[in-house]
Amino acid sequence: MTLSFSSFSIKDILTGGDAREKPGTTGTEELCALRSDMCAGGAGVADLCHQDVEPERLSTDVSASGANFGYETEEATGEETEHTEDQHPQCAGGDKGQENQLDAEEEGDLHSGESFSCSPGEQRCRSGVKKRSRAAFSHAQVHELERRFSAQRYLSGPERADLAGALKLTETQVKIWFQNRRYKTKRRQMVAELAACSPPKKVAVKVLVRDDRTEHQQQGTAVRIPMSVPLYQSYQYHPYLHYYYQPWRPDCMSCGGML
DNA sequence: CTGGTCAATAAGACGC
DNA sequence: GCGTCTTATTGACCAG
Repeated sequence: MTLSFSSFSIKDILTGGDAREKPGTTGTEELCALRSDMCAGGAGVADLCHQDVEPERLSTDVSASGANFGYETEEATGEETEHTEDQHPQCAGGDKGQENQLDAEEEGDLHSGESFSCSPGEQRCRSGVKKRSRAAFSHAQVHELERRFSAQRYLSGPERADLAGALKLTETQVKIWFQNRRYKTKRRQMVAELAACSPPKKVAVKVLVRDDRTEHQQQGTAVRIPMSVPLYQSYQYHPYLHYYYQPWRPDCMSCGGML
């Protein structure tokens, strides 16, 4: 909303002022090296998309069928497709619906325009209120998005289109992902800076003494409370992200590995 | 006007 | 069940 923030502004990036956070490309290069290790020899994006499939979060996976992206592609916020409400795939109802759809697709019964039978709690899409469905990107997709984000936080239109095509996502999904990622990074950085800037709390402690020292002297003593509580726990849903760290913020490694 | 951003929030998914 | 993270939506604002 406001343009008061500094470290993430486009100006900073274009002018290289973001070097504080992104010292060169070492981080990215390390990420690439790691990725190469992870992906068995520098697999490209397309290759990435065909591996590292997480079975339990299959909704957006670039799965072996290779054609099961209709849901994600069509689901995006209507920018690329214009669904009538009857056609809206979100009527399928969340991940369960996605699974059902995947099953249906495997059976060659893809919803070709016919309306879905929404569950009672998910019929709102018919009444004009779109039912949100939350896609879960695959590891490979998030991996590549993170890698790209580590290299550049803003994508141009063609870059976004390329990345979206490579990851079999919609441009809207890529755009939103980057948007959320920037916001998340900013929030975390603000919290981290807040914690870092605040000096260790001094708490005056009254000590009961029996000797003849005055209480006034004892009040002068202070106990330093260490900031031992991590700001963020490590990524529990995407443990592979531990391989990442933000190249522009290496000092945040101590804040949970991903700030 | 269109399309982008940030900021806030809702909602799904998961770990404890 | 709660907390956290992730994805999507919404609204305000800005630039071309």
